[in-house]
Amino acid sequence: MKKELEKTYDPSKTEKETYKTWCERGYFLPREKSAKGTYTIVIPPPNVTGKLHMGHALDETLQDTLIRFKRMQGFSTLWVPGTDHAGIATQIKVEEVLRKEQGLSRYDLGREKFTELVWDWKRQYGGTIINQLKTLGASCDWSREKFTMDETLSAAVKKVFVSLYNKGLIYRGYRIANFCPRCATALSDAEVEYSDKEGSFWHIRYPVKGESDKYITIATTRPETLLGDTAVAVHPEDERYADLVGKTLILPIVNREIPVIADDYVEKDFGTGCVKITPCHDPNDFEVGQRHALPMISVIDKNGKITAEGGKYAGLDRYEARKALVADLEAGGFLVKIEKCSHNVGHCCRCGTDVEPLASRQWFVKMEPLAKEAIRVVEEGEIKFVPERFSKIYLNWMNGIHDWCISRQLWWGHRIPAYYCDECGEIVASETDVHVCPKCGSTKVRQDEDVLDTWFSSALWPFSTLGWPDENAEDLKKYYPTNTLVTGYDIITFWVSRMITMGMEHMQEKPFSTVFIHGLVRDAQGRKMSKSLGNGIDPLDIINQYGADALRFALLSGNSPGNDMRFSPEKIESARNFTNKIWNASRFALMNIPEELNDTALPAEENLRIEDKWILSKLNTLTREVTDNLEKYELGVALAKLYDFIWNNFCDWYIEVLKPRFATDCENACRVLAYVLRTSMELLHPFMPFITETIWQALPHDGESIVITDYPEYNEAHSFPAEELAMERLISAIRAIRNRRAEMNVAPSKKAKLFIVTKDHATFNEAVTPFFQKLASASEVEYLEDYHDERSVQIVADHAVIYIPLAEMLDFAAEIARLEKERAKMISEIERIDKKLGNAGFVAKAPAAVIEGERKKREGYESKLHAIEDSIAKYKA
RNA sequence: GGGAGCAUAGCUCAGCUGGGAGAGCAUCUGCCUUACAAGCAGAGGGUCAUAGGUUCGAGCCCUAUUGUUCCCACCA
Repeated sequence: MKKELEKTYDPSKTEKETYKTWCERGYFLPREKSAKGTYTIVIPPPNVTGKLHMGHALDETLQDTLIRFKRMQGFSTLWVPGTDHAGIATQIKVEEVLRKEQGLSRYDLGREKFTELVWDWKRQYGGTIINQLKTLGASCDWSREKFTMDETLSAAVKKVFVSLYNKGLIYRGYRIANFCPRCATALSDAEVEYSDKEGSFWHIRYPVKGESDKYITIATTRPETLLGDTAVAVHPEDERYADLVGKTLILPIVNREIPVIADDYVEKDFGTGCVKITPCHDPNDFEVGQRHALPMISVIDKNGKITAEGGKYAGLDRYEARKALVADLEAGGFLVKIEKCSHNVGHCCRCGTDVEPLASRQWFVKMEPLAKEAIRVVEEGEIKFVPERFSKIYLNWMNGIHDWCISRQLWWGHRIPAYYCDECGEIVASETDVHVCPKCGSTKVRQDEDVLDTWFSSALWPFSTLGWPDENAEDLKKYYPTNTLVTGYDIITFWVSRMITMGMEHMQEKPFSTVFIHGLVRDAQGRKMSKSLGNGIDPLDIINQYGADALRFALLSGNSPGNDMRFSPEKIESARNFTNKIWNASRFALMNIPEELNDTALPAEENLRIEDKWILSKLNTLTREVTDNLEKYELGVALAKLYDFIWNNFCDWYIEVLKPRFATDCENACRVLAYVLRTSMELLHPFMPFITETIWQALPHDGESIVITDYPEYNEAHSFPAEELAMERLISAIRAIRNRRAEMNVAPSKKAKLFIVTKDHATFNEAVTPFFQKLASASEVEYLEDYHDERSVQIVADHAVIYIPLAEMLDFAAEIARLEKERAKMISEIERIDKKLGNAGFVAKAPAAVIEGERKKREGYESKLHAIEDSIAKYKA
């Protein structure tokens, strides 16, 4: 059984092999049957174009930790991996390649050939990110890997579209939608990001028709849209302009006649109080236009160029047109002034280009009726957000929901399953191709050119990956609804809200019961990691250099749900140091554990010593707490406790105290040592899967892998409060001795005899002499009921006074001063507690345990005080 | 304009339903002590942003203020 570990831990050597073995043995497949039931996690599918970044790494680590924990607990766990076709992002990428390599645009190839090219590209590079997930240790069921454009998932998309269309919940409307001129497609509201930008306010005068000296001055940040103006609006109660309402203006340069209208959309106190109305290029103007039946003149196209309606400016880019038009306005005397101002400009979230609001025909999902159920399940607690506060963000968004623009003018994606008859104008939505108009029988039928928003298919992910629309699919029946969704707060609106909406509508049941939200990973300065800043840290570099376990530790420790975290080199180094510590401790353990020892039994209780019971009891408590923290999604807290136990209890004290026993009581010591180390590895495995497996395999163990072994459980038989207390007393005594020696600059190599005066013989006795010899530089130890030597250093510890005969180093005055100081401290502590206990309110209202705790503390201080006073008296005598 | 978060040691952050302030890193001192110098032992360092309030008791709950970050909406 016994296996030696290499001197230094090299994760790059073992992690890949270990992962391969896990996959080959099918550990990540859900169990056939489990008394505990099923546990499913919904993975946010990364973009096929993507490369693993820190955000993914955090996301995947959290999920993997949860699913490994549940798997070890015995649940039939399922984690379905997959990727998202990411419409715009992927199309842009392939278009770039096409342009660079062949100098062609997608139009040169045509729709069919182009999409075929994207598929080729996907086949070639789409696996990249999936493989990267594996290096992190993600324990997904790879046999179930999905892609949003797989046949079954596409079938789900069609079915949902048709169903919603037939219910009247998907409609085609002529609306203002934000366009990205670079991507040449409409965007949904959620895909537009706003930021403040320095701009100008152009004040332009519009002459009143037939009154040569009269004019109205409007102020605009977008003068080029003047070309599409079809009115000027003022507030109905604005006396300044009351007489002008109903009159006609001459649009400068264009010379079109436009009316002055009154609409309370206008704010009197903003700008000049007059607003030019461009119904085709501004959402508010669009509505004003509808109310007043104004003509619609589209002057900017989806590429951001001026249309033929723009007269002499036609064909110019919108910003060039602005320059030219402003120059012309100035030349014509229409420009009153230019004011500097900053205003909020929308950008495409994919490429950053300024968006252009354009009126066009798009497909929308009518969200309000769908939102009702999605709001209810969160309000009624059927779906819980962790942390809770994110439910507010969700509800906020859902309660003010806008219709969702789902059409995109792209070629890569799910083509909208709507068909138009050119003969009779009939529109049908169908899951299968339509060649003949069902109404008039004409064959002049064509499918909509647009594709659906990427998030449309993502919204179906929790059930489409389980086999829907086949309602009898086994996975669907077994695993829906799923348990947990882990994701960043940045896509609550994009994705979480839509999955809940679609789940309620098509499954009549929530897609998951818990939404576990994490924050963003930022750089050491707190900035977002981004390509343009060049401050991104590549998780793969970290894995190569330090190992996946270290990366996972760095991401999980000190991270609390929903909060952003900073990632710095110090953090990863500290994580690496921890793996190194574990490795060395294990190496040491394995050096001592005899080869014959290959069962996992603990010694009989009568063979357990105080330190054994102490560590077992500590480990037992740890087990309970870590399990509890994991259940509550407090992964960072759980990991901190494991770190503390392994380093500060197990390594620093237990192993140290055990060393002398390897010569005298080897078997018993090693059985406990192996048990504690193995159990620690099991507790730690969900967080750091690789190193724990390697060590677990090297130790005596039952079963074939830590991955599928049972997660440790609290065991009442391992609770030893008396020994815990005694061991804490010994530790504090040893610390006190070290402390005094350090203060007095006694070299650690200088051994000295100890006289321990105590009444607590259960704790302080010959059995623990090796502790003091090993850890407190003691040569020998004598235990006494009474003793005094005024030439000794005196240390008042918990339930013991320790004398060290180091006469030559002693400064009596200093010793007395030190003891006086300690005495004063004890007195003030006692006073503090007396004050508390003397407070009638406290005694009456505080819980009994708290009061009892205070009384116990007081007793301790009291006895320590007596010992100190005794020492002082003896020194002085 | 609406909403949410954050403010705790020099730095980065934990701190669960209120019961005497914690970790990692950094700093200082001393150590090759039968795994580990990526280590061991010891030490210093905090009016828990400010002001009120609730409570026997507040880092934690309530109110206000200041600073800061983010989300949503958006006035041309």
